[in-house]
Amino acid sequence: MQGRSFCSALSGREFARLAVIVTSRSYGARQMIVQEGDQAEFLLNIVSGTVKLYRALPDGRVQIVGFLGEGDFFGVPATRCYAVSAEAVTSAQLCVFPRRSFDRLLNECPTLERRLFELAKTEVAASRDHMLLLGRKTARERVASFLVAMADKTQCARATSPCINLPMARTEIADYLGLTMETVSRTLTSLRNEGVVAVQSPGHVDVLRPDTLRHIANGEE
Amino acid sequence: MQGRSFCSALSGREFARLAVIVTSRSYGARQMIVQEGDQAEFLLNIVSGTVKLYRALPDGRVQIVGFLGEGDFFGVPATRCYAVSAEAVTSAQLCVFPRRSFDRLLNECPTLERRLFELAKTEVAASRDHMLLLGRKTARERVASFLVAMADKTQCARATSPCINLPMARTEIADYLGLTMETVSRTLTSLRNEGVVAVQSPGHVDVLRPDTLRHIANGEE
DNA sequence: CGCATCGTTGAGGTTGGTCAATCCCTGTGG
DNA sequence: CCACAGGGATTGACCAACCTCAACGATGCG
Repeated sequence: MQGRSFCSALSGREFARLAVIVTSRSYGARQMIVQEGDQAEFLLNIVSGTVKLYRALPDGRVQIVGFLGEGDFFGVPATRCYAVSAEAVTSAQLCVFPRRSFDRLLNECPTLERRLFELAKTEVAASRDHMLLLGRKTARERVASFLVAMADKTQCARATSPCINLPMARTEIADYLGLTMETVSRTLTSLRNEGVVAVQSPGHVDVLRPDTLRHIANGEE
Repeated sequence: MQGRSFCSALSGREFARLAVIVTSRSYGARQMIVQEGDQAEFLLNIVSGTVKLYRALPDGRVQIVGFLGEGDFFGVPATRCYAVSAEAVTSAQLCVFPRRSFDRLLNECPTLERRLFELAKTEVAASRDHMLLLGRKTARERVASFLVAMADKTQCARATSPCINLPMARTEIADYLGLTMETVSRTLTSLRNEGVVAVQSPGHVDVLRPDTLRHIANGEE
């Protein structure tokens, strides 16, 4: 999850200037947005919908490195090419900034650069969290961690029984958690049978025992 | 691996100013440097030796998120606390910058901030690489990837038969690759038996067939 | 209604983990 | 010089978590 509402770093004047160079694009579910190795000509900001970032191995194995939602931002590459592919999970609306214009703006607006730096630091921290998950957590702990993270992003997170929206498919959850679809499904079923969560529909999960879920996520059972 | 020689971003005058607030510290092998959750009072730059960054689960499982070497830099946290622990792998010499002074310098020197931003971007890209490794690669591919990465860092990488220096223990390689010590050892043995590498001593590996190793690392066999 | 897609469940296999014995290397002391 | 101890590395036997393959169920759309 890269940072939300980066535009808040801009003054009204800067924002107006930026608006001139911006175009908007719509993507249907599963539509490819950028591909690993493409020239990084654009920076993108998500207006609505969910987008996945992923890396792939030649034989088709996929690792999703993050899901982006409303307000998230991507395409600030270390090199001239994108290092990851991006694909729409749901239908999505994106703001497109030509890279050159954006770079110019960056030079004129140190606040913006600082804000992007903050986002990058948050991203590094999140990546390390995810490395711990991928390298050392069990399937059960991974799924619980995922649900906790998704609950934290949802509006009703503060409620006694948070409800979680899962716009992505089981396969995509699996590719994010380094598991198979079947293992994700089985794990969710067992969490349901234990009364930790309730699965209303594939895309809608209620957390019945948030503390238990959190404990499982942290490997504290 | 966070960025090398960040000091190159500094002008002579800025460097001189920085030098005033810098102190140097020595650490013995396995000595703790900072601990996850500690107040982030210092930024550190490695002068010599190897340092590991890691996150741990309450039951002792460890995921090493990176090894740092000469010139690498760490301690730019997104929050007030360190999100990872750091420990000396070999005996090491570090430069210590008090955070407040460093922040002040940062405000005065946009070049430095830009440089740190670049480092953070590189770090994000490296993290994503490692997520692919942890989430989707086999033990064999992980070990091969690790050897390739270590070879790329070594001086004699350009030689026809690159030699690799491994200052860290097998356990540490395992904690970096999301495996066990035993699996790392077995995998190295099988690569040796196939004539891909030669293991001179635990800390010294020669790559006999670099292309093969690279293919294995990328899952292209 | 029929089809397609996604999700769930089951049976069995494989990779990598666990536990334990042995090896190797280094350092120490007799 | 050798014996010994100790830590890391290697190897082996066994096991379990997760994957694979396959069947079945649910949901949504034309």
